[in-house]
Amino acid sequence: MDDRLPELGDLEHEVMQLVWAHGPVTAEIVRERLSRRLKESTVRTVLRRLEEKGYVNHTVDGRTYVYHAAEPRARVAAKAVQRIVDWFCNGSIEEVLVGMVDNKMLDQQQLRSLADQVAKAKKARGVKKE
Amino acid sequence: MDDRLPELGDLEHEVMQLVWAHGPVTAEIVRERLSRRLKESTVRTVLRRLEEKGYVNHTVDGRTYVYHAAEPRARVAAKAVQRIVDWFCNGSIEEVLVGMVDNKMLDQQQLRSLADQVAKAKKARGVKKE
DNA sequence: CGTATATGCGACAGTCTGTAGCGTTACAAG
DNA sequence: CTTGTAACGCTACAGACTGTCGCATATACG
Repeated sequence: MDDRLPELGDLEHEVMQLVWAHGPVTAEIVRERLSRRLKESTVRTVLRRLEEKGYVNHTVDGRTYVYHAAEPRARVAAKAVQRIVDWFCNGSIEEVLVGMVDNKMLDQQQLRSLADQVAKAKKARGVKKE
Repeated sequence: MDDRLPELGDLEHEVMQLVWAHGPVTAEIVRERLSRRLKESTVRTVLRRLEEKGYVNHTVDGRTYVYHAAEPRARVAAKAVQRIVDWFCNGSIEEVLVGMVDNKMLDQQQLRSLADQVAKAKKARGVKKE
């Protein structure tokens, strides 16, 4: 549940974006929608490696592999952030967020609205989660 | 002002932690405090590469190089986070933070206290910033 | 001027990523 | 049943990045 996903290269990342945005895909679909024009085998290799890394799963439809994102984008992003926080461990999440505000990537108004948003979402989904 | 710092390897990261925690250091100091026992040349190479990457600067004291962190840890961490957010761009910071809450890395109470903390810090420093 | 010390440079192996070619297998038509 | 074709995985290979050093160089000091 707390697996550290390996980092991704540019192409791998582009493929993941596709999977997340487009939903379940086949190697062909990915190939078509990709920015650069690559050979099928290239795309398959990337997909396979992505699966090894735990980013996607595949199911078989006839004799075609259909790849699904193993985890939603937001969660992966969150884990990546978590990882950064761990690396700079004595730098708690608070410290990092304060740094973001400092860097003007985020202002306190956003933070506040965020807190509300989260509280609302949690309530809406019911408290069964915890 | 918005330079994207390259990512770091394990050793490089350990060295940076030292620099941030210990303050200005010489290759010798780093070598002594490092977990693994390495040759001087190894440490120097790492330090040099760290400088090329923009993580540290050096000044000369006599014939000894003294390395200083080029940017505070919190800022670097914040940039790293920024980078993640960019990568998952349609995933705004909000989305990521919500993901963190979802993953129980952060709860809304923390968020709220954080917002206050930030507001306070800002006020304390004067409002000239904005 | 010779010795010790602090530096940088160049090198090499191991790993990760982008990119493919090729051999294999299974379904479908002849 | 045989064969063509589509979908797969495996293996490879070059280019970057990283961990680790050995070695040539420069410079203060006695």
